[in-house]
Amino acid sequence: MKKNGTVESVQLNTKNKALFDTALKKCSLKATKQREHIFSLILDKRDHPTADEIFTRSRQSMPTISLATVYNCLETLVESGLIRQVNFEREPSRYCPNLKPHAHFLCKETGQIYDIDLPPTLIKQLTTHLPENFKADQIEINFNGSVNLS
Amino acid sequence: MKKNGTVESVQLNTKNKALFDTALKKCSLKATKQREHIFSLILDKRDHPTADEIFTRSRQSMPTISLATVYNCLETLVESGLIRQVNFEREPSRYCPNLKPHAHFLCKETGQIYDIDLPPTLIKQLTTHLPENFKADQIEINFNGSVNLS
DNA sequence: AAAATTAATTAGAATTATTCTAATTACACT
DNA sequence: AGTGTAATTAGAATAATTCTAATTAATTTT
Repeated sequence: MKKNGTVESVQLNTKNKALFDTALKKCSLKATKQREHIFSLILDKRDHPTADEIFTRSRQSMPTISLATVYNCLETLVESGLIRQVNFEREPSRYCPNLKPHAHFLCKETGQIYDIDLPPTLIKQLTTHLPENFKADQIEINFNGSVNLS
Repeated sequence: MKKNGTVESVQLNTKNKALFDTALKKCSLKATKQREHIFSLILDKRDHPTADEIFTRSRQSMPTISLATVYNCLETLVESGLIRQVNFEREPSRYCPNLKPHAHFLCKETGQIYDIDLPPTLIKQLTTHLPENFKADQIEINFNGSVNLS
């Protein structure tokens, strides 16, 4: 919300709009305004929000969107590779626009999630320990601990 | 169930009984027969069962046990370090008695979960990429893919 | 550009794994 | 064996997510 009470318009820049359009087209999915809106919100505030938080945020500027749509959109965005779904223990899923290979760190004190960049070589090294006939599509690396803020 | 219709007794061997007793004592938790029973089941069939599967199995030889107790026991067994909780995506939690450092692999075709042994040095190497003030208590490494059975 | 086709959105109900509640039971320590 | 405290139990409650069926909107075809 801006100072004057109007709602900040949520909009993809040209580069991200192109990314968005091509990613969806590749999966033969439609580029709807709800999907674009949610993608834009996730890019804007990269704090690993839950579906419910995204729902609340999206209603600011798109008051008619429904929670089911938020879930649907998130699913298609994940499917088309534009965002990643992050699961910690049994907590609600969170969503992340960082497409570089990286791990996540959950601070058990604050609940905050941090991206941890990892060299792709290290991640590949993990897969070398799989038996020969195992083909990994995805690796998820999650740290759990505390951050010393002093 | 044995051929003659009687139920197989579920019992810890001496070594595991000692492990069980000391682990619980260390956390000042009581060594109840439900806890022992469930620990025994998980050691016996190391197939990463869900709470519900454990509930079904435990009723074979302990018909009065309740689902809430299964959840409670699993929680205390995890807390005392006797088993690990394994979470894949939003699927029900699974439980694992392998205490060596290892990753998990979920086959998306069969739903089966495999333990993947990893050298402790490699796991430690991951933690070197954390910022200095980050202290990791746990690392979870989950692969997702398919197993070529041919 | 309008019509037709197909997929996406919507509100609300349904589902499901898990947790909570309050009463009963059973450890473990003297 | 008795006592205090923790654990078990059945069932209700919760919460994230998925489903359903009707409406709406994006794309394709005319």
